[in-house]
Amino acid sequence: MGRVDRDFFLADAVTVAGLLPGMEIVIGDGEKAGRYMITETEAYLGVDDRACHASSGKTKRTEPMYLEGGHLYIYFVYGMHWMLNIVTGTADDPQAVLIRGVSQYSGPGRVTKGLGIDGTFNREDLASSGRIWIEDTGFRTELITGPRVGIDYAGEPWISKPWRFIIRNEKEKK
DNA sequence: AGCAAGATCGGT
DNA sequence: CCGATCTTGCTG
Repeated sequence: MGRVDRDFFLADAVTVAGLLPGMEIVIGDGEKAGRYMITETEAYLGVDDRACHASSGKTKRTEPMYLEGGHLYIYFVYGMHWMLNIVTGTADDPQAVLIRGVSQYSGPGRVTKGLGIDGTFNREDLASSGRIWIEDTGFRTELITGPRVGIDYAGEPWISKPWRFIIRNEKEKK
């Protein structure tokens, strides 16, 4: 209960992605300060996972994924959307969990827009940051799993891995 | 230096 | 289904 510490993020991405739904992202200060319950996540499992950016090696963009679990990996896609990812596992083991939805916002691009998250949050540490962290309120509910979205380029078997996790009640949302 | 594609979204 | 919009990473 309460603020989640470093240990939680040291597990692998699939484990963390399955535990995050129901927990809350807390924005400490600023215009968007508040609590947002996570409703949807996806796991990206490291160098072997062709859908994971780290599968093509360490680059300037993917470098934050090589930090210790608990740091944020933020990147910009399609010329307009910031993606919010939480790094998991130990240092130099590039895995991450994409936050695809919170209670008020569905879709990874809308989440960052809604919470005011941009490139300035890249590499932020959820275990020590004063402006963003995760809290476990004890809420637990049934999850729906399914294949990840928008990764057709990855090919099998990655394309079929059931590494998307959604709170059941949120399924009908788009 | 140039180019193709992207962990998306909203409108048609 | 298509266009917006721009960074990244690969090719040459």
